[in-house]
Amino acid sequence: MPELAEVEYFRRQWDGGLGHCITRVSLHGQRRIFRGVDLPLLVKVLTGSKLLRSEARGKQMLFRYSKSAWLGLHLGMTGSLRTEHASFTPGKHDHLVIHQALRTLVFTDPRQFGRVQFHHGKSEPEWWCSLPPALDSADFTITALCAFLLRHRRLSIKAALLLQQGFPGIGNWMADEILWRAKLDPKTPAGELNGQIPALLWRTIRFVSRGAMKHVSPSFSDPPKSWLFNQRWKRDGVCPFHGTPLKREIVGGRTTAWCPRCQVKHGQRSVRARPAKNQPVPIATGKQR
DNA sequence: CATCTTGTTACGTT
DNA sequence: AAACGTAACAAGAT
Repeated sequence: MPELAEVEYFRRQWDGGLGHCITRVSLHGQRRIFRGVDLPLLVKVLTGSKLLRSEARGKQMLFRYSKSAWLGLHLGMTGSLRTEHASFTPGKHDHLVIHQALRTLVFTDPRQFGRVQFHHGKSEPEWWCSLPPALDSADFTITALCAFLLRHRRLSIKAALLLQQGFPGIGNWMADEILWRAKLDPKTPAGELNGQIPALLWRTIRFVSRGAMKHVSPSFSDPPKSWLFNQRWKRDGVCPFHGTPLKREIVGGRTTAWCPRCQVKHGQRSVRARPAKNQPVPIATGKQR
């Protein structure tokens, strides 16, 4: 489920526990969620420590505790965070359960593609420091985008957008939303995007990222009706602009939905008929916030 | 019963 | 040496 904005939503679900001590930690330690974790150390240090703050970067989350404890969480495909009452009893897939006096913080993940990491040290764990620049940061530049596209020039742009090293937080629905708004065929090799296209792609990434954070993060609401998001899961989904049935195909290893009329390869763009005069054109301008 | 899934990663190939 | 394509991971929904 979770991409950029959903991860941010789930991070906030533990906010009620900020400033409060952990009285007990219960976990399903043999699950793959905990691969590589020093469990005895996690339990020993976390118990009695206080949750101080948390942050999300792309799909990664980091929770800072007193006693030099750091908890890294990744939600995988089906992970989620929530808060339960103090007397909550963990269920089958509640792999990490952090008890406080007034509430219980729960990490659930049925498929266990997610991950828990634990770090005991004065400063942030190394893996956190070496994460790529956030999409809304000053370091995510058109130049950096071009360099990344060049490095992966033989990959389809759809597959490239899913690489977290270049686009932290983008997942399957965001990638499709971006390509639809930028009018790019998902199968276009990344290396064929040139001229004004990288700048357009950059603006669209910013627009979709900010839009997702604005619409989804506060309450897990869906984006506006005008977004491809609302069509792409439907069997008979259509382009929000002119109702053309969407195409569905595996691209870059993932199910991809796109509008065959709007989204064409760069080289074919000039040959295609233009949209009717009164049709709105969904180009992100980057001026929105 | 078969097929699908909003994510990564190990592994073999190019 | 990098980049690339694919199977695998696990469980629930349709």
